[in-house]
Amino acid sequence: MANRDNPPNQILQIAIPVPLDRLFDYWPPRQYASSTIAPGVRVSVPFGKATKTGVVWRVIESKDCKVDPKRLKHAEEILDAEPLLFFHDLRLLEWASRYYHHPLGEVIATAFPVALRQGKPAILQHESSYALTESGRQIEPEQLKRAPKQQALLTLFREHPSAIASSALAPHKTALKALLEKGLVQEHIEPARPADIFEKPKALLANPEQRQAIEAVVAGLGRFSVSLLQGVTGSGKTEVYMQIIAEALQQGLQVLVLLPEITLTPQLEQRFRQRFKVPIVCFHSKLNDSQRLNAWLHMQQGRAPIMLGTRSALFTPLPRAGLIILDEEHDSSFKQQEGFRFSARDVAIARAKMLNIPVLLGSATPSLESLFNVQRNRYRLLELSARAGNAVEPEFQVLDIRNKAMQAGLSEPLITLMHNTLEKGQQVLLFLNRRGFAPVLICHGCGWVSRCIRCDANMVIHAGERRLRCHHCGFEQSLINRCPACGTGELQPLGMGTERIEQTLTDLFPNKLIVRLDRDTTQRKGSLEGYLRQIHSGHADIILGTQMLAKGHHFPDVTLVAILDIDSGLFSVDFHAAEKLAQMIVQVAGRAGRADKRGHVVLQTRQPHHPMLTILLSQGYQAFAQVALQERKQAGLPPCAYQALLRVHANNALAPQQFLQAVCQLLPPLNAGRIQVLGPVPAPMARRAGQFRFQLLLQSPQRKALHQLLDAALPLLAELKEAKKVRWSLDVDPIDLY
DNA sequence: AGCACGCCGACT
DNA sequence: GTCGGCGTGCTC
Repeated sequence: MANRDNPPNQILQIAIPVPLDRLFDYWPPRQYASSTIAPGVRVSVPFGKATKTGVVWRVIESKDCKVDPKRLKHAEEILDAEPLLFFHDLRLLEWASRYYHHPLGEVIATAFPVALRQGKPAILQHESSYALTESGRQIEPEQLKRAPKQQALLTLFREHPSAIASSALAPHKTALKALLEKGLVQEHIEPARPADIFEKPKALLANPEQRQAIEAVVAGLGRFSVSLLQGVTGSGKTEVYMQIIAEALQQGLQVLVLLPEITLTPQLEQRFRQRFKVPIVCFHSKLNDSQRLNAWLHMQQGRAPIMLGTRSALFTPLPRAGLIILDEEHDSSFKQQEGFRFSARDVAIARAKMLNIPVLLGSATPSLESLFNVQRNRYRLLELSARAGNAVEPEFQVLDIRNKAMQAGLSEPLITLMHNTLEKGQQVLLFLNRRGFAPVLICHGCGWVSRCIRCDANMVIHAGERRLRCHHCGFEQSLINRCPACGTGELQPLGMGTERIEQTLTDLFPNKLIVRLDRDTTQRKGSLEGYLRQIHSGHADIILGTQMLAKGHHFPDVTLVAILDIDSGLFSVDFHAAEKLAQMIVQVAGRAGRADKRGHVVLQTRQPHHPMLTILLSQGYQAFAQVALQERKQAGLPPCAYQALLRVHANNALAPQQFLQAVCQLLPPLNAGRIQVLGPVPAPMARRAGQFRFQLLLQSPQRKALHQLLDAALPLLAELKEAKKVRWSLDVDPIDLY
C-alpha cells in the first residue's frame, strides 16, 4: 500500500478531454494496486479545480516520469474493472489524434457516449420499454380514430419501430394501458441470446449486378478492402447491404452501418428489423443519454450484432467486428465541422484497415475522392445500373430563364408545368436552398441594407415571425418598417427564400395544399414526420423545401421536381460547388416518379449551356465526375492534392493576420519548398459573431510531406507570442472554407 | 476549454 | 470606496 514515505512505483498517464495535446501523469488512487490497472479504463482525476473523467493511456514506472513528483496528484477512482476500449480502439484513436492533429483526450472522449464521458457506470440500464405487437403493426391508426389519444400513441409507436422507453411514455399513461389491454403493444424484451433466435432470412431475388456485388464483399469478409457500391436511386443498394449483412451475421460478426442523417435512420431501421431477427441498436442524436449508453454497451459487450448510426457511432467498440457500411458516402455530414474535425468516411477506412475487415461505401453519386481512389485501384467499384422494380429514370429539362417573366423565383413556363401536373392530381416538389422570406432587406430610398452587426452577412427576413435574423451567429431583431439610415425610404425585401415562395404559391395556387419543409418549419419535434405523412398520404399538392428534401425520402406521387436556382452552384468560389451541385441534382431527381408516372426534373438557370451541366445531363454523373476529376488534377486540387486549413479568429481585428504572418515566417526551414502555402487571407466571411477571421491553406500533392510539415510546425505555433491573442484550429482535409 | 488571478471604469 | 470587465496563464 502506498504511503507518504513509500510512493507507488508506478504512474498512470491519463488522457483527459481538454484541448491540450499531452497526457497527464497521476499516482494511482490511494490504496490501489496499479498492477490491476489496464490501459483503456476510465478514471476520475482532480484537474485544476475540477474533477474530470479521463482514460488511462499507459502505466509507466515512476522513475520514467518526466514530471516533478511533487506536482503529481493521486487519481481519485478507477471507474471500470475492465477496459471499455479494446486494443484496436486505442490504436485507432491514437492514429486519429495524430492524423487530425487534435488532442488525444478529446479524440477519446468522442468515442464514448455522453454518460460514459461524465463518469457514469458502464452498466446496461434495464429501463422497461414497449413496442408494437404483430397485430399492433398491422392495424392502421385510422381504425382508432374514436380514441384520439390512443391513435396518437399508436402513430408514435409506428415512428419508433424498435421500442419506446417507459420514461418517454409517461405523458401517454392511460393510452398505453388501453393499447396494452388491446394487445397492440407489449413490453419489449431484448432477446438475451441472439444466436438462438436468429433465423436465416428468406432467399431474395438479386439481379446479376446485385449478386456480383454481394459475392464480392462476402468473399472479402475477414480481410481489409474498400468497395464502392455505386447505384442509382432504386437500384437496390439496401438489398445488397442486407444480404451481405446476413452473411456476416451467419459468421457471428458485428456490422456497423453509418448513415448521414437521423431522418434516414427510422426507414432503414424498419427494413432491417423486418429482415433480421437479431438485436439491432441505433445510435444518433435523437436518442437520450441512457439510450445511447445502452446501444453503445450492447455493441461493446457483443450483445448486438448490428448498429445503425450517424457519424458519432463510428468509434463504438466492436469485439467481433466484421464489416463497416457507410451509406451515402458523398454526404458532407460525415465530416465533423467543429472541434475534432474528422471525416467519418476516412476514419472508417482507417479503422477497417486496423481491424482487417472490409468497408462498403454506397452512393448514387460518389464523391470525387472515392472515384479517384477507384481510378488508383485503391477501391473496388461495384456498379448497380439497373433500376429494380418500378423505378424509372426521370426526364431532365434545362429551363432557360433569361429574359423570362418571373414571379418570386418561378418562371412562367415552370408555373405552367406546375398547373399541368397539379391538374392530373400529381404532386410537385420545389427546391430552393435558402430559408426565410428574403435574404436581404434594402432601402429603396438610400440603399441601406440589413447587415448583421456581428458578421459580414445580411440579416435574413423572416416575415411570419416579423424578425430579422442572422443565419451565421443567430443574432435577431424585430422587423423594422422604417429605414434606420434615412428614415424616409421604403424598405423592400430583396431575393428569394422558401417562405416568400410559399406565399407566392398560396396566391398562384389558392386551392392547393402547400407543405414547406425547412429548418424553420421542422424545428418542432415530430413535425417533419407529420409533414412527411401529409405528403405520402397524397394530401399535399406542392412540396417546397431546402436541402433537407434532397435526402433519403422518396415521393412516388411527385412527378415534377424543380430546382429553382442552380446558378449559385455553378459559380462559387469553392471548388467543391460543382460536385455538390451535380450530386444534389441527381439526388433530388431520385426523389420523384415511378414506372407509370415518369418524373420530370426542371432546372431553372441563366446558364443553360454551362459545360458541367451539359455533361451531367447528357452523359450522366459518372461522365461528369471524370471531367470534374480531370479539372481538379490540372488545377492541382483535392483529391489529387492534400490540404490542411489553419483557421484563426480573435476579437482583435489585426491579431489573426499577425499570427498567420508569424506562422509563415517559421514555415520555410521546415518546409523545404515542398508544400504550397496559400495565404494568409481573410476568411470568406472575414467577421463572424464579432470575431475577426483569417486563414492559411497548406497544400501538397504528397500527403506524407504535408503531414511531416504539420508535425514539425504545429508544436511551434503555441510558442509564438502572436498566438496568445488568437484562437486557432487546424482542419485536415477541409471540405469547406471558413 | 474552464477557471483562476489581476488591474481599470460606473455604481450603492 | 466596491462590482465586474476581459487579458493572461495554468492545468499532472
